Amino acid sequence: MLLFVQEVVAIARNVRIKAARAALDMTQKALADAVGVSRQTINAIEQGEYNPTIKLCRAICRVLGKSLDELFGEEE
Amino acid sequence: MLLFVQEVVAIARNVRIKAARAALDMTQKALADAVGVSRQTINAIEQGEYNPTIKLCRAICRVLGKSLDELFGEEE
DNA sequence: AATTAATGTCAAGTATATATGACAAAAAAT
DNA sequence: ATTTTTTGTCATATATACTTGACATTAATT
Repeated sequence: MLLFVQEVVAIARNVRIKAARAALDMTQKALADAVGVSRQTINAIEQGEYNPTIKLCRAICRVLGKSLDELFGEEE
Repeated sequence: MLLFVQEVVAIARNVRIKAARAALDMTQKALADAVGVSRQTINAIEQGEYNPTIKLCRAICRVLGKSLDELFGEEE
């Protein structure tokens, strides 16, 4: 019997961004505008659907006042 | 008179990766293999020619034993 | 000095991050 | 209870991260 192990594509949902956003009372749209991407992009990142660019990560950190390690570091 | 301000595309050359690599006596090829990308990709990142994915940044950090902030945080 | 290894760079292709528009569901405000 | 705002999600399109192969140049080895 052959088994195929499918690569798990799911990236962890990033609840840290959501929390940091909430702390500043910012909507996804507001964050999106502040960093210059579409709302869907922010949503997808929070849903863990993709794998943003370091440049975008930096912009998000700048706006949310957090470090890369805080928002995007490996989950323990 | 009309002036056009061209977007500056240059990303800072990342000498921090080069240094961390040197500290472990790793070649670009060795790092590339360890993180599963091509040698040209590592070279391009060090030359500041693009804008890697957070996933790749994390992999590089893991291999080089550095944090995201140390290798990819905003320059001062 | 000659050979080998490591790096920088180019061109052409593929995979995927991000954009835009649209709509439904959930949450918040009235 | 209704309306409005926010969020989740889909489909199609575009920009760009990353690949592969190739070659020249620089740095190490012998």
